[in-house]
Amino acid sequence: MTPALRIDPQSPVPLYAQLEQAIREAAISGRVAVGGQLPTVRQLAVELRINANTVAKVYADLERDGLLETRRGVGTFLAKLPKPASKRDREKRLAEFVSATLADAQRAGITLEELILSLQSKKSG
Amino acid sequence: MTPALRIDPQSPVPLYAQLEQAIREAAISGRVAVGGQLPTVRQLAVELRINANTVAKVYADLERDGLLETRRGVGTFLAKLPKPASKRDREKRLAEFVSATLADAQRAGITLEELILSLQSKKSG
DNA sequence: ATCATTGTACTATAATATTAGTACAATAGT
DNA sequence: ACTATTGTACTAATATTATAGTACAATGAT
Repeated sequence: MTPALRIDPQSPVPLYAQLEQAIREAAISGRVAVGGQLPTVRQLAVELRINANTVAKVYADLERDGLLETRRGVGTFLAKLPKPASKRDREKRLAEFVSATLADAQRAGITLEELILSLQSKKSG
Repeated sequence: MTPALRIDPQSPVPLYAQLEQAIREAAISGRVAVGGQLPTVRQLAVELRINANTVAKVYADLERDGLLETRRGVGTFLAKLPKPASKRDREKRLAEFVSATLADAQRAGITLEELILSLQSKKSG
């Protein structure tokens, strides 16, 4: 049932950057199949409550990148799988994720200890 | 040697947001001790090759947040980390936080294993 | 041929982010 | 008192991001 692409209007990260990342992740995770259709520009704009121009620009960027293929009057489709992230990229992404998580935790007043314990409990049971 | 705060001018993430996160991260990791001094506004601006206004605004934001304390003519220092709330609130917040983190991790293609290991490495070193 | 749907292109406007530059206020050291 | 250093407060200008609205071009179906 392919959960919708999601962006956070509160984030300082520009909407176009969030959407671009979300689409890449959807492609990687297989939530959108190769050859599969993405929401139309207007559909997605309504759904995400952002401007159609913003969606269109993201689609254009990703097509320039080769990830998407657009057929006028028809729609936008996933052209290929993004090249699997290299080990280095994965590590970088993990590091960034952990950094962000730690910052968030600090803001929420959650200690590293607590966080680790809670995550470990998710692992076992 | 306290590695410098780092930001990426190429990233779509606004500089102020990157810097804010970098400082939070430095505080959490202990690279800046509680009570320790941060670089001066002008120093950091030169070092990161960004405008002093941008640094000043970040410092001001973080002071409003209670993370930093500024003494005019002296410098900016890491204040005490905010005090935790009640146990019940903490537990609820932790549960919500973990839930959100797991969702984010999955979206980013990060496994629970990886996340736990990485967090544990932050604890020791 | 007509029509609805799709991506695309364009103008205009506003909000946000960033920079440059100047000046002022508080503090510490001399 | 003087001076250097610090954070702070402005103005002004530019770039980036996002919106609203309109129009056009290509496609597929009727």
